[in-house]
Amino acid sequence: MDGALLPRDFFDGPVEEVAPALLGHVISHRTPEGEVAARLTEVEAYAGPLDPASHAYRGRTPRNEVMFGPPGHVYVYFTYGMHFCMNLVCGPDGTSMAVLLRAGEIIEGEDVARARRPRSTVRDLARGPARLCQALGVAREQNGLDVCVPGGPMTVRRGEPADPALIRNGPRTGVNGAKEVPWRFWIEGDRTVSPYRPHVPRQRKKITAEG
DNA sequence: CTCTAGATCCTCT
DNA sequence: GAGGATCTAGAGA
Repeated sequence: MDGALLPRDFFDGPVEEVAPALLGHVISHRTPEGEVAARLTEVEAYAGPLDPASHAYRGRTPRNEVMFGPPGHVYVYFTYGMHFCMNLVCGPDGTSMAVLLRAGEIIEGEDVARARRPRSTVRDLARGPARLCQALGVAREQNGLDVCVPGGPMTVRRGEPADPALIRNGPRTGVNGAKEVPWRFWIEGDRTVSPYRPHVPRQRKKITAEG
């Protein structure tokens, strides 16, 4: 049924199956400023302790705590000193799988999203994981929210499903471990899918050889 | 479109 | 201390 919330069972499975199944569905977040909703067009799967690219690879820490809990909750993390990214926790309680939400199309609350990202074109409002969080108003305070609560501030509802023939997969963006694992999923031809960028280690300062 | 570089601070080793 | 599941501006094609 279109518009119904995705049940918790939806998230309680292998990430590499849940991730592509999320494409086309709609995440929405309500704040005092208003409600913003995005149709998901790009996601990535992270498999927990066996996955070198996962934040859970080295076990449980204060930061990744939520990933080890029950499915259907949001794992938000802070990165690069200024950005937030959001995941949906998958798999049974006690495991640490998650799907990174990488991009979407704003289908509701565009005015609110534009106010949050005034320099962005409409196409770029949620084109990238940190942009998506900014457009939805997601930050540290949203870490741990349950998206399976009807009437709650953050929900995932059934949208117009992505055409299975248009779903593509390939290597994950910007990760340093397990580069070959093709667990990035997107809707081919959708203009809101982010451009692929390989991982580039950044150097802190200019290396001065002599003075 | 491509490429380059800077911003900025939290987290884990 | 090192580096990161990124974004933006600016320059050039």
